[in-house]
Amino acid sequence: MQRTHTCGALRASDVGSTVTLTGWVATHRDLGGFRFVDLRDRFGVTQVKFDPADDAALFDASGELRPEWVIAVTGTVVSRGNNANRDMATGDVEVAVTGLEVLNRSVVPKFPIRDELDASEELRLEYRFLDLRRRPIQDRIVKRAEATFSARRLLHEEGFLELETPFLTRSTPEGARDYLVPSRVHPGEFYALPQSPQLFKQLYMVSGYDRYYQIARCFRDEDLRADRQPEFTQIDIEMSFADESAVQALAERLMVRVFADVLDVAIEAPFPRMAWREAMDRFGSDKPDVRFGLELCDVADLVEATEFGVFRSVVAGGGAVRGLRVPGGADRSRKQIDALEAVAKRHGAKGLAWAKVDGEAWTGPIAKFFPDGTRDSFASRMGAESGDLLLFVAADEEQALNALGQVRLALGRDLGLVDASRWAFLWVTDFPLLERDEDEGRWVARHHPFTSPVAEDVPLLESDPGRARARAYDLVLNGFELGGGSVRIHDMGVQEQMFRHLGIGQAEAEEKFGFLLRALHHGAPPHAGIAFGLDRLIMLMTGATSLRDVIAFPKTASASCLLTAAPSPVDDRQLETLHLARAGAAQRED
RNA sequence: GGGGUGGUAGUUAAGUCGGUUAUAACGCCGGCCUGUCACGCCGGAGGCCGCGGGUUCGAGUCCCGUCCACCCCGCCA
Repeated sequence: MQRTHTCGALRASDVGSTVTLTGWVATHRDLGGFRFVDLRDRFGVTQVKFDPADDAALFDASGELRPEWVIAVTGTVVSRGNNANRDMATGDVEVAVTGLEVLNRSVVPKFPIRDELDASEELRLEYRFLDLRRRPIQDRIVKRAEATFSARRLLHEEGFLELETPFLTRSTPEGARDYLVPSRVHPGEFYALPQSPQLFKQLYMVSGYDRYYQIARCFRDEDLRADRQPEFTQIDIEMSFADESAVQALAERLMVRVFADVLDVAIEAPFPRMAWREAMDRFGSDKPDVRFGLELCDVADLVEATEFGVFRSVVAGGGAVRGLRVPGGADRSRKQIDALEAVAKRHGAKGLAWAKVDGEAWTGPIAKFFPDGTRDSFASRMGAESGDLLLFVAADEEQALNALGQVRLALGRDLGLVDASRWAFLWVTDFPLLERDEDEGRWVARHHPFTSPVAEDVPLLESDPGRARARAYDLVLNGFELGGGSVRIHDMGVQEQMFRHLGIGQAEAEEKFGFLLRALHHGAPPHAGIAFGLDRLIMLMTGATSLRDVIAFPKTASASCLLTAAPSPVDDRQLETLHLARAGAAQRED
C-alpha cells in the first residue's frame, strides 16, 4: 500500500476522500465497542478508527495492534464533529479504516515515544533510534538539516564551491590531541583525523579555488563537556583576496539567512565589534554574554589607601583587583553569596570578598578594612548606591577576570537578567596573537600558527610578543563562541618568523609543515576565513542545553557510543595487521 | 588526571536509626467498556537493590574498591 498523505496532512477539507496512511502506532485506545489508533510519522499524528459496524473482521484484527507497530491503513476521512481535538493539527478529522496492513511488529519499547521526557539519557542513547522518533529531538534534527541547507544555498549563491578535504591526514604538533589511525602499509606510522580542514582549505586558496566552503566533520581527542563532542561539525569557509571585513560581512549574511530560513527570525546586522581587551575588562570573558550588564571594574589603584592586606599584597605583587557591583544586591543572603564564592573559587579565585552598601557605611567581613574616606573612591568608581552588593576578586589578572566573569554569569542567571528572547551576536576582535605556555616555557599560537599578526604589531614579536595582536575574530552569540577565523599568513617570510617565535625550528617546520611552506612559495593569494560550530549553532537556535540533543548519534561524556558500544576491543589479528601491540594494562584484558 | 551527583521491577522514582514479606506510578498480560485522545474500571505477573569485597546475628541502607551515566575543573590553537 502506497501512502496518499502523511500523518500530518489531513484537514477538514479532506472529508469524504479515501486515503492511505502509513506510520507507527503511537497509542491505541480500546473502548470496547470500537478502537482508536493514533498513527504517527515525522509529519504528525492522525487518529484512525476501527468500528465493527464498518468491518467486523478488521475490527478484530485491530485488537492486536501495539505501540510502535508499523502499519498502513486505508479508509475514508470523516469529520469528528463535536469530538474534534483542538490540540492536534489533524484534530478535525479521523480516518474510518476499511483496510489494514501490518507492515512490521515491534517488541515493547524500552520507553514510550512521548514528547515529555520519561527515560534516562543513558537509556535514550542506547535506544537512540527510538529517541529520535520523539518529536522534540526530531524537531532539532530537522532544523539542523534546514540550517545546513540554508547555509549551502547562500554560499552557493555567493559563488562558493563546496570542496572536500581528507579525513586521513597528517598529525600536526600544535593544538588539540589528535585521533590517530594506524597505517597497515607503513608499519609504525599513523594518520591523524583532522582537527579542522585548516591547512587544506588554505591550499585550495593557493590553488585558485578562491571561495571554499565545507560542512566539515572535525575530530579532537580531548575530554568532553555538555558543549563539546569528540567529533563535531563546522561550517568551514575560506576566501581569497579578502580581509577580515569581507569575511565578517559574509558571516553576517550567513547568520541572517540561516536564522530567517530556520527560525523565521530577523537578525540585525552588522553585529557589534568589541576588542578582546575590552571584552575581558568589561565582562571577564573573551566570549561575553552582552544580553545584560553587571560589568566589571578595575579597582587595583584604589586598594593602597585601604587597610585590606589581602588586596594590598596582591597589588604589590603585580596582581589585579577587580570589582563587580550588583545593584540592589544587598538583599542577597549569606548562603547566596557563599554560592557565588564557590563559583569564583571553582574558576581559580582564592576567594570572593564582598561588602553591602548601607548609606555611607559598608557591612560585611571586609568592611572594617575600608575606613572612612576610602569607601567613596570605590563607590564612585563602581557607581555604587545604597542597597548594592559589591564583589571583589584579587588574583593575577587572568584569574581575577575569569573568576569574576563567571560570577557575573551566575548572577545574570540567578537574578533573571538574561533576556532569553534576544540573539546577541558580537564580534570579538584584536586577540593576542600568542600566549605563554608556562608548562612548556614557550609562546604558543592562541588561534593557530597560520594567523596573520596585525601589521603594525610585527615588530612586537621581537620586543614584546605577548602584546602582538592577531588579525583574528570570534563570533559570539549569547555568551557562546559560535565561530572564529582569521586573516591567514600568505607570506612565506612571515610564516617562517611565526614558526621561529613558536619555537618550531626550521627543520621541524620543514618536516611538519613543509607542504604549506612550499605552497606559500608558489604564489599564495592573500586569504582569510572562518569556521562556525554547527552543533553549537543548532543548540542555541533550538534552545538545547547539550550538544547531544542536536547530534543524532552522539558520544557520552567518556566518548563512548552507547548505541553501538564503541569503542570496542579488537582481536589480535587486526592489531598484527596494523603492526600494533597491546601495552600495559590493556594487555591483560580479554 | 581531579571534584561533585546519581545507579532499586520493563521505565521513572520512594525506601526512616541497619531489622523480619522491598513500595508506588506508568508500562506489560488477562477481563470489562460505543467517542476516546497519556481513555477509563477490575484483576495479575514482574526484583542479581550496578558489580566485587568488608563490617554485622542481620545490609537496598554502613565502610572500601570498581564500572557506568551526568555536571564541573584541568584539557580543548
